[in-house]
Amino acid sequence: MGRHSCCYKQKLRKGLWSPEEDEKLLKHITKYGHGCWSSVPKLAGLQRCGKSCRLRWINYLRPDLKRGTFSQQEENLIIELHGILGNRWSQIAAQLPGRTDNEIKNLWNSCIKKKLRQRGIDPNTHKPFAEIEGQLAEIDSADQPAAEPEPMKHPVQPPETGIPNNSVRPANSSAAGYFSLPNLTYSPDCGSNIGQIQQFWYNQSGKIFSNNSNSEFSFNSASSLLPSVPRSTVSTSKEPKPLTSLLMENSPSGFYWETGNSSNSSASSGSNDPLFDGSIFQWTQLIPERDTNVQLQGETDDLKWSEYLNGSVPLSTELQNQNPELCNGMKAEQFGIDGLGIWLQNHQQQQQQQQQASDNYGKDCQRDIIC
DNA sequence: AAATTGCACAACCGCCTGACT
DNA sequence: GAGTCAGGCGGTTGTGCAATT
Repeated sequence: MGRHSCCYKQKLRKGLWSPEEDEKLLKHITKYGHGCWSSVPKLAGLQRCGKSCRLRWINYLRPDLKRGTFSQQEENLIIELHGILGNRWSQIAAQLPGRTDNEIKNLWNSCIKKKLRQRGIDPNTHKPFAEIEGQLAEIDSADQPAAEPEPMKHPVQPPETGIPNNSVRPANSSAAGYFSLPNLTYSPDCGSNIGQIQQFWYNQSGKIFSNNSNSEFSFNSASSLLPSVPRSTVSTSKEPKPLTSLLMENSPSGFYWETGNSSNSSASSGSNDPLFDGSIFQWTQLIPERDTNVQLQGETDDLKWSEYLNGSVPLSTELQNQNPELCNGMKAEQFGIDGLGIWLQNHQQQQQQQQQASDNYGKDCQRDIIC
């Protein structure tokens, strides 16, 4: 496996591609397209297997590739998407036009992972190490086997979906059901949440909505934001698809996104799931208390999400810039049921408001100090 | 100057899935 | 249904280069 049968039939070159090989492949595909990859090397006069040609084209020769280093905005977007999608590099790459899954994967493994660890954040779970340790301590004190870590500290459990557990894969298997969005939406600035803490809410039916925007989005399994998406369903697609369409296309029954006014979002609280007791969870309840305190105290803290999600460009603006296919080009009605798109838009609004609040709070702090 | 180390990137490997026979 | 092939994905390894010792 791995290497196709063609690779064994003849002596094929391996290793780095020479400029001559690149030129041959580029010329061939530019002129004829790739068609069947297995026939490309023969037609292009290359001693490579089709798989190798495909990879070289996708990762290096494709004309629409964006070369160069990743911008901070791109990094932030990758972190956010990784929190949602996990190691689904191809899906993450689909949201970053001009970037390949390989490129993103390399960036993650070589750079972003390290940055997150330096900031005390587990790159697998997107969760502060301190909290993970706390959970482990709880487990130890409860004399639980270490092999079965408590999936969540916060009272957010996936509502009953009727979908077998094994059909819904958490974005991060190691997260064991931890829902990373709270971290992702964690207020980036000192004190910015004061006065408008409830930026996002989560309720028992899996709805998330913002109280400063008129939208919400829903899913029926909080611990697994995405439904299990058969890889083939995605990977065999001829065209790279925006995440949003994948979400819609691959939603199992009962998995839905919807829009609506947050004022009536409580209608979604009709679930009888005893786990949730008909209540709405305040979004900040999902945020580690420690971080909240730090935030309120305005202390410098390496664990603050703001320092890696420094948000110089709000996410959805970025997304719109990066992927007009996702934002601008999307039909209104499609976007209307596209919860992620809405969430991204809300995220932008939220960041702007938080920035404003942060500025105001900073001024207040200064005034207090002076007083 | 030579050896070592660390990093970023490119490429390969192993596996999965769908299409086809 | 079983076998084969091709396309695709994620994990891992290899390579080249710069910085450091």
